[in-house]
Order: sequence, then C-alpha cells, then structure tokens
Amino acid sequence: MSVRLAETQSIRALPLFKEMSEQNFAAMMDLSMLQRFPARAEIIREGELPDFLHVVVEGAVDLFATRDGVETTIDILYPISIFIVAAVVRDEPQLKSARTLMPSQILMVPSQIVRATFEREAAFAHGIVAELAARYRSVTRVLKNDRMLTATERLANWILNSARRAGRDEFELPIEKRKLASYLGMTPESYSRAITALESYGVHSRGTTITVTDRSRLTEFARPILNADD
Amino acid sequence: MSVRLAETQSIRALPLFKEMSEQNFAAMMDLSMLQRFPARAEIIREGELPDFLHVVVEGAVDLFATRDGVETTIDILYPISIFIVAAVVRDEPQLKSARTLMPSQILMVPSQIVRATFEREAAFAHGIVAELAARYRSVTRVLKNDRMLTATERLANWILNSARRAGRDEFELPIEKRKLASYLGMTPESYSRAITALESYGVHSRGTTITVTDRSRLTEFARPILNADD
DNA sequence: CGCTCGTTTGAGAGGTCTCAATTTGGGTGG
DNA sequence: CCACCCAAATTGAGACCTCTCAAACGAGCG
Repeated sequence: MSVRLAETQSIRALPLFKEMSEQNFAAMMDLSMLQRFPARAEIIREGELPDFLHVVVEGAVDLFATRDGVETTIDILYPISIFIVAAVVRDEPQLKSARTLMPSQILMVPSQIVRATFEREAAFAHGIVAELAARYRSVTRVLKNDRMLTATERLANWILNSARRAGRDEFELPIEKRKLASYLGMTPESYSRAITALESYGVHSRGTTITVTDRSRLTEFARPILNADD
Repeated sequence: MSVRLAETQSIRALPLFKEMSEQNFAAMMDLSMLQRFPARAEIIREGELPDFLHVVVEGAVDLFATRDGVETTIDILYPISIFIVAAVVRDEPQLKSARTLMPSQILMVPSQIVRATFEREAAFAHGIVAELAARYRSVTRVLKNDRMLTATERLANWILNSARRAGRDEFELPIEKRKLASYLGMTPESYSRAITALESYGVHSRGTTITVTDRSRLTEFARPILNADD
C-alpha cells in the first residue's frame, strides 16, 4: 500500500503537491495507492463514508447521483482534479458515486492522512482549498445553467466552451452522447433533438465530431451566462 | 475600518475563528468590518472580483444568479455561514449576487487578509475548508433535487427537512414564499400549486405557517434522496 | 454476419412556465 | 383604529419544453 518511487515523480508535479515539503509528501505517498481502473469501474458509491481522497491522474471520471435507478451526472473530471474532497473534509457520507469513463489512473490518499497533512502543511491546505473551490464553482455553474437555460441553450453553451478550449471550431466529443446529455441535464433523446435544432444556428454534428460553422450565430443563440467555463 | 472590541467576543466564538491564535484573530479583526444591513440590501454583485470574505453573523442572506433580469436563488444562508469563499480563494469573479433577506449583520474580512491568514494558521484554514465544503454539499444537493425530483417533491422534502430541524410538525416560513419558490427552482405560481397538491399528502399551509399533519404519508410522497439536509 | 448497445426519430403525455385576473394580507396615513 | 393601498399570493387558461415509451437505425465487436 504505497506509491512506487518512479510514479511519485509525476504526482509530485501536480499543483496540489508541488509546494509540499519533501518529508510530508513522502509520508503521504507511502500510505497512498496509485491504482489503474478499466473503463466503467465503480470507484465510490453514494452514501458511503469516504475512506480516501481521490486524484484523477489520468483518464476521466463521472460523478453522478442516483435515485430509483435513474442517474444524473453532476460533474465530469479530467486530470488533474480531486474528488470527494468535501466528504473527506467533513467526514460525512458521499453525495455522489463515481465511475471511470475510460481506463484511468487514480491516486487514493487515505482520508486520515489528508486531514492530518492538512493541519501541518499550509501549502497542501491551499491546494485542497483551491480544488474544492473549483469544484464548487463548477456545480454552481451547472445549477445556474440548469435553472436559467433551456436544454438546447445549455448544449449550445457547452459546444461554445468546448470549441474555445479546443482552440478550434472542430472537436471530438470526449464522452458518449448519453453521458453528455446527462451532464447537461437532459435525456439522450432530448440531446439528439437539441443538436439537430442547433444545425440552424451554426453547428454541425457528424458522428462524434462537432463543428461550429458560425460562431457568432451560435453565441447569439446561446446567450451565455457570464463566467462560462464548464 | 475595524471591528470594535465588544463585538469581537461573539465573533471569536464562531467555529471559524474559535481555534485561531489571539494574535492572528486580533490582526484580522483590526482590518475587518462588522456591518449592519437593512433588509433587501445588495451586498455583492455577480461578476465582480471579491474584495471581502463575508460572514453572516446575524440575519439571512440570499445568494442568487441573474440572467436577463430573471433571478434564481442558489442558496440561502443563515448564521453562521460564510459566503464568496470560492471566489476569494481563487480570486476569480463571483458567480452569484447576494442580498440580505432581513436586517442582518455581516462581518467583512478583506480577501487579502483571508489568504494571508490561511497560509499561517492551520486552524483558520480548517474552518474555511469546512465551510466551503458545506456550501459545496449544499449546492450539490440542490442540483440533485432539481434534476431528479418534481417541483412538488422538492417542496415536500424541504418541508420534511424544515420540520425535522424545527423539531416540531409546525413551523413558520423563514422567508417569502416567492423566495422559497425560487430556491426550490420553481415559480411562485408553481409553489402555490405544489403546496395545494401537498394538502392531500399530509401538509397544511395557512399564511406563513406550515403544518405536517401526516409525516409518514408525506415522506412516502417525497421519497427523499439520502443525505437530505437543505 | 449477426448481435448488442447507443443513437435517432416519432407520437403522445406530463410538468412547469407565462400571462392575466383575482384575492389576500400587511403596512400606512388619515 | 380603520380604510386604503400595494405587493404578494392564488387561481385559471393555454403554451412550451422535456420526458416517456416505442420503434427503427447504425456502428462496433465477437
């Protein structure tokens, strides 16, 4: 139950750990695990008490909630993000489940060590807070979009943000459409209809490729809420 | 621009500050302000950079987002809660506006001091993180409810939680109905219809008083998502 | 090559919103 | 202390968005 030396190199470089003292970092790694998961692996389950802080080192993770067998995706995390921070900090049951969306590498740090190190090392505390704040802002944006935009508008904004991040007008869907639909708070059917509707507003979709053909028209349609990011 | 000595007593007792060193606490108070606001006072506005961390010492604060003049309430804070934590930590624009819901007392700590003290004092850092985590979990719950429950179910759950917190089956609405409706992600009209619908499931509403007349029936209807809290 | 699962399309139901008209209730000035 | 006034709350009608259920289609895989 410890992370091999060779692997600590890349972890050490992460913003969360970069500023830590060598000693605390080594101690933490000694009690942590770097695990590889296949796609669709269940990592944690809603309602359980958190044993570990998780760091997405590689791959992608779906954070979702369940009710009566129905799922809704609350956030999708890519490297380098942390999850179950809030539950770990408060030592309360997790509000969401997590599963990998693709083969992934996840660093698992025992909750106890996280809390202990937090007390001792301001740099680490700072990193934790920054991540937690990022997650908080992310959910807040999702909620705002859910409440104030139609499904098609949410998709339009997501496409604009994805294109902006990609730096090009054409990009690949990083995940299944049904999953994206869930993240955007709609059914797969609604996603399908929404993307069709956007064809009239400067979007083209074929297979897993999405192309923004008229950015200004799309922007006009999307009427983004400020602080867009997703 | 500093908090008077007499007033620091009660602030000092807050979980966030309780564990701090006397010196750091005094320094922080010296640069902070304890302000009284009337009801409906605008405290901060969405999109601005945060100058202060705010602590609700007394009263209640509405955190809301706006788009095209339409508002939606994202969270409602009572003492003792902190707000704009995430924006302060990351020094990024605020995602929501805030206004008082009633005459309130708010402690304002300059962002800079917050960040500086955070680095120096683990106890304070711990308090900040606990609060931020609480806020995060709160929004997460709201999002889950929004996505997986109907408006009437959300209201039913809110009533159950309120009654539980009150410790009695009868309690007073702490805020205007229209504001509660917004917090629950619905229009005032929908709230009105939802509360009427709940009369058949063990709820009675007259004026600002709500009475749970049949808790088990209401619970059955609400089918709460675990980790209820609101 | 056929299966399986994701996606798309169709039809219809349901939930929530908008707009409008009342009604209610609280606050204020006479 | 009471009548009035205004905002909040309720009620009604209809439209819209999104969902559900079903069926057809298509791409990847054994």
